[in-house]
Amino acid sequence: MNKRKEQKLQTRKQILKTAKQIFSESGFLNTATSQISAKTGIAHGTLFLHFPNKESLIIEVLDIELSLISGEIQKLLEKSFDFEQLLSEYLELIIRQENLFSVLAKELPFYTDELRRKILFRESVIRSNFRKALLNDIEEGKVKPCDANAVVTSVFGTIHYYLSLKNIFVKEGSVISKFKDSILSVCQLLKTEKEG
Amino acid sequence: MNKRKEQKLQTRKQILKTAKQIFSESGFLNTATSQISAKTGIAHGTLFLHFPNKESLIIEVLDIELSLISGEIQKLLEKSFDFEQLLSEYLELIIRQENLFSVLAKELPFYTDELRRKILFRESVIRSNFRKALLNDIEEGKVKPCDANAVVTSVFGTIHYYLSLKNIFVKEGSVISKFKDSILSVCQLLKTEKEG
DNA sequence: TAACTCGGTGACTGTGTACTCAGTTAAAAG
DNA sequence: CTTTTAACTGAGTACACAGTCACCGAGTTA
Repeated sequence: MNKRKEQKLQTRKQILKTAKQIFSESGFLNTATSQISAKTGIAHGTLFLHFPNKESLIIEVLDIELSLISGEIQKLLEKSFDFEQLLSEYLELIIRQENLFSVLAKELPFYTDELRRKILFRESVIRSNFRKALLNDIEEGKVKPCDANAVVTSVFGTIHYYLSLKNIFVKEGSVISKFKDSILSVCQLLKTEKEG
Repeated sequence: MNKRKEQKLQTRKQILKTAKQIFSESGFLNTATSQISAKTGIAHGTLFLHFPNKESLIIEVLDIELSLISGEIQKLLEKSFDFEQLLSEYLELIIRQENLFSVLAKELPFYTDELRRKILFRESVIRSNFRKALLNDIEEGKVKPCDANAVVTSVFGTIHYYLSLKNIFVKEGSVISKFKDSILSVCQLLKTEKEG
């Protein structure tokens, strides 16, 4: 590869790196393209040589991040945890990228259809795996018969709620850490009463 | 009252009425003040004779609506329902004003501190009543011992989730209607097993 | 070395929107 | 009837921001 192409690729990578960083802090919607170019150390116009518009930049950043996250979740699923364990691990995973998850939870209703579809598609895959784990637990008698869909939606809804109002629940640090036990306590309600 | 004051009051009422209507449809953040003045049939500048800025208009509209809603909820609470009945009635109440509730759920993370505080204060009053109802049910043995706070937050989180993503879950009509049974199904998990 | 290519530049344009202010008009006061 | 007052008007201002384009200069090619 010649010097020019090398340089262009570097610039592109730098933009994506800075963008991810600023987006995680301030959200996609409240970040001006000029902030990204300034922090990257390039001219405003340069940004539009690499990405035709702001949305395509957002989409690329998200595609990269969502792929990484999906990969991690895939690993979790291969371990065939039960519902409670799976949930616990999932929460740990969110904690590691909580700022980004928080931004997504907040801003999701305001994204374009394309962006929303990408995010919700990934989420739906995860959900269906939680549903399977729960149904499996029911079959094994670990968990009382219940409306698995309702339970999963309730859990995801609660997580979404904490994330979207993160800075109300917690001044700094992780909301999910703080309320992890509370979220997991739902699992107690699900369990069949073997003893006591 | 003289003609002038009468007229001014009328204009003010008209603005508030139109504003509430547009806000419920399009949200507070995505409504331009010029839309409100146009639909009210007044000049753009007139709006700022009645309200010093956009936010104070939003606050006034919200104060009025939240008071009405609080009143309705107060009536519910006087009937001393159990948790499940209370939740069921509460959901019916949301359904009646679902567009406004949906807007609030979506936009809450983006409001100024003052606005958020007003909304969350009202919500916290409602929450504490749900908590009391649940604790009462536990005392009466209707419901298994559980973390009442966690359960209430989970329920409110789930409702918030459905509302904030309303137009994804449902093209038109009410999300809460559609998922009412699902939301209420959590109550089944809570119940003590008396028979079968 | 000369001609050409292309990544990068940053002032500029267009648009949306909150808020202003000099002027108008009709009601109220004298 | 004249003067004063105040609700109302709407063109105008200020600002933020996405996206453009004529130009620059270093790298590549002939």
